[in-house]
Amino acid sequence: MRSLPRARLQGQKVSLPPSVPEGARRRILETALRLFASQGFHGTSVRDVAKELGLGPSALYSHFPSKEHLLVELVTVGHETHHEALRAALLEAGTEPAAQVRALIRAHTLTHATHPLLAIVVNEEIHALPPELAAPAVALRDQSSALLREVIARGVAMGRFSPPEPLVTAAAISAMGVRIPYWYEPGGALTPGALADAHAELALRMLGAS
Amino acid sequence: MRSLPRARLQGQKVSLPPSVPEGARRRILETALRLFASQGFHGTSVRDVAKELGLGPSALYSHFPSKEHLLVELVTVGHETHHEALRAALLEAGTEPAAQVRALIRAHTLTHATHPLLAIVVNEEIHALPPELAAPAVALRDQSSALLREVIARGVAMGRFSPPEPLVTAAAISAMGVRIPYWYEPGGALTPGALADAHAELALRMLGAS
DNA sequence: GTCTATACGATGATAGAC
DNA sequence: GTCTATCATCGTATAGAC
Repeated sequence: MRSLPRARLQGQKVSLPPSVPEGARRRILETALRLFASQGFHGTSVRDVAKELGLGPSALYSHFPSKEHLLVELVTVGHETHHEALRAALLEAGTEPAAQVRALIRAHTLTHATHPLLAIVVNEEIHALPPELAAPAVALRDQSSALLREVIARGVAMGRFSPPEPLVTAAAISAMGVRIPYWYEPGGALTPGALADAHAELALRMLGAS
Repeated sequence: MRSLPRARLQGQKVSLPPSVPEGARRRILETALRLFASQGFHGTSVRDVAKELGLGPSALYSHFPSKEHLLVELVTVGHETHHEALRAALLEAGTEPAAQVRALIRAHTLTHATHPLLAIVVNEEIHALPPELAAPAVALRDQSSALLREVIARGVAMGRFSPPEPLVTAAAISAMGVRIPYWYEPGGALTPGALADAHAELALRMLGAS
């Protein structure tokens, strides 16, 4: 008997970022993304992915050397997309700490609201990779969280923010976004933009900035 | 080759709540908890669990009917412990909304800081269960999150809270706690109690209560 | 309660034809 | 690029002895 887990996720439109070119590779990755998100990496077989595409299992090995490399590609793309969004947001944010936090949190939130399946796979299945394969993504993640910590530290130093425990607050602000894929329904009344605004407002309250 | 994932988790003291009686069952569950948390449910074999205990694979089937039932037990215990902590906290909190939020968030935070491995398994691996087996735990989870939503709604109705988007704020407050196992190091300078206080303070700021 | 032995299907991956 | 056929291995579970 097969479990029917995370059924809600099955219905979501699979949106791989546009940085992955159209073609067979992309179609395979989209299918793997959907299945990994709903069944987990270990819970998904190569046969599952192939069957979904109307192929035999061996056909996939013309495009990827192993099942693990499907996950590596997804985890890499996910982290790159996220990090790039954060950096682009900061570039347009000016020098005021509150504006920088608002820009970072809006980008963080929008990424998670726009690519919920990718966020889930990136966060929950990266541990299925051997450290060598996960390392580049982990490094990117560390850089991304450092961006927020630095903006907060600067705001504190400038007297603009007064969070209780800056590091705890940074982790808490980050957590709001990471959990989005588990409750947010993109089709409803709350648009991604409104969600992003709400999270930015919450972050500024947590920092004592408003 | 086997991956070495979530290595940090391997070192943590495995603390199953005291509600699980001492004995062979408990020792098996503790081992399963540690392995499920570090390798995932699908990534852990019955042979892995048995070997860790110095047993043959079949010995486990004297205690549990299947590998799935190990996870069911862990997920159930985890949700019960969490829900019981929240209810007990509310009972001592009086009638003031801010005090109720503080009590709920302190309990929520302490549970996640005290049982990080259990929190991870409960949150990440429950989807590996067929819906019938996961249903009781899901029902408990819904009740737990409803507690926070109701306290917030009452505080808003009484004019004590002014959150942007009450439901978004409730989800965001909950998220702070859920993410604790992924960054918090129990042995360090920040005690669980201090973390709980910080999170309670952050929650009240988000609600516009201070 | 735990062991050995074993059945059986599923799995990741490969070889070679088309 | 995809197919069929196939491999060795792994994972779950059972039977029956001690």
